[in-house]
Amino acid sequence: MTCTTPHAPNSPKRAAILDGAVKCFMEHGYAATSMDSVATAACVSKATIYAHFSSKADLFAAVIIHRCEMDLTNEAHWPEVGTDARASLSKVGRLLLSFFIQPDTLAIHRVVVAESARQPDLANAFWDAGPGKSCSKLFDLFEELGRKELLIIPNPIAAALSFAHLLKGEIFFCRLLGLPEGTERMTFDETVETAVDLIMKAYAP
Amino acid sequence: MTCTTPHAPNSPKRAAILDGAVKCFMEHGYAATSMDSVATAACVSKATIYAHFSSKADLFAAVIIHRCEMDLTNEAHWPEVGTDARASLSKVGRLLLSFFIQPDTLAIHRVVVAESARQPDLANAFWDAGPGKSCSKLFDLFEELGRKELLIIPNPIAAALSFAHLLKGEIFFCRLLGLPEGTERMTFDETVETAVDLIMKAYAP
DNA sequence: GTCTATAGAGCGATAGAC
DNA sequence: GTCTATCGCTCTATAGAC
Repeated sequence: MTCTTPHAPNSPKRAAILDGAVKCFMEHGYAATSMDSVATAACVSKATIYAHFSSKADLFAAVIIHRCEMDLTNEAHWPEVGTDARASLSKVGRLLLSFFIQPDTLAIHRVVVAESARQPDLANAFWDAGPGKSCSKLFDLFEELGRKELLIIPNPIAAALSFAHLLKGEIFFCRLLGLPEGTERMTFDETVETAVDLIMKAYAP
Repeated sequence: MTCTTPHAPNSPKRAAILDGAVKCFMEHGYAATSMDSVATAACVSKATIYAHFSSKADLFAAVIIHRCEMDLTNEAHWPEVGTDARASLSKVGRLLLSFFIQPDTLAIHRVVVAESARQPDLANAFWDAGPGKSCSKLFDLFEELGRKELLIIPNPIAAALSFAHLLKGEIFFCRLLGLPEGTERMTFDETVETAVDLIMKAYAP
């Protein structure tokens, strides 16, 4: 059992605490979130939180892992690889970029990056449960594209990472900083199209 | 004059405060940094800080802009564009990725991203003084490569952003999260080489 | 397990002497 | 301008009743 506390993981109070804590941490960050505000948001007393989680840092770690578990890889929206590489990449590209710029994804990214320097274990757990896992799915896709000879890919890992980082372009960073809409110089569609174009030019048979 | 306080911008105490605050904010983040710790780091009293900066948020904004001013675009290390597109891209790629993964760059990125949701003005100022300015330099480079017909670039902005985001790949994110060395699946050299290869394949005459 | 109440420490910001 | 001293508040975590 990998439960972080000796308590029932399906306890309704525990779930309420996690839900309340997610909102607080995402909105205000780790340090600026008080256990009182979590208690209020979860409609429980502060002492109840400490009955389920040994400290604020422990609660934070549980929240992050909890969020990762409802993540991209579990949504099973990954499209099938057909016979058209460009169409497959476009579909996956739109899916990935949509996910990247979701407000919740951005909020998680902000708090984890901010705290990773002070909580290295959390950063590792986040990597394993989040980006690391999503990357594996993308590796599989590129390997399949190579196996079906729809693309010629000497190094599927380099290709998959290139595609992912082309997608996670300027639009992601602008949203992450909360800049006014329109600051980015490439739209959603242009970003996906540019990424797909580059990959196709580099790896098309 | 755009000085944030009515005090002499070259005051030695003011400089000491900024230097001390940079270290504190970068190491501990915004919320976890106390004005007392800044005072200690700067070897001044807390009241002196408030004589130069009206609030903690004001000090933080001044620190971020101060850091951006000693940034990439002011170092004038940008290489000349010769007659070899691949060599130029490699040189610039190594320069950019080196800059991206500097500890100070990572630390600034962490704190600004973390606070941007709560201090939108700061995010805008950071964008203008930092990434926005660096991007312009990169646009110029790609336009020159196009003008010299070393590359065929229909859209220099898309090409420059693609190159930048290919470079700012997995290695940057792993360092940002403080993951153990070796977690990333592509080395520094492989990242630069992959980025240059993709751009060359897409835009070579 | 869950609550109310509170301990004990640290915070941002200021008053007043010099 | 710079200091020491302190105010008023909020914080994490716990004690003790039920």
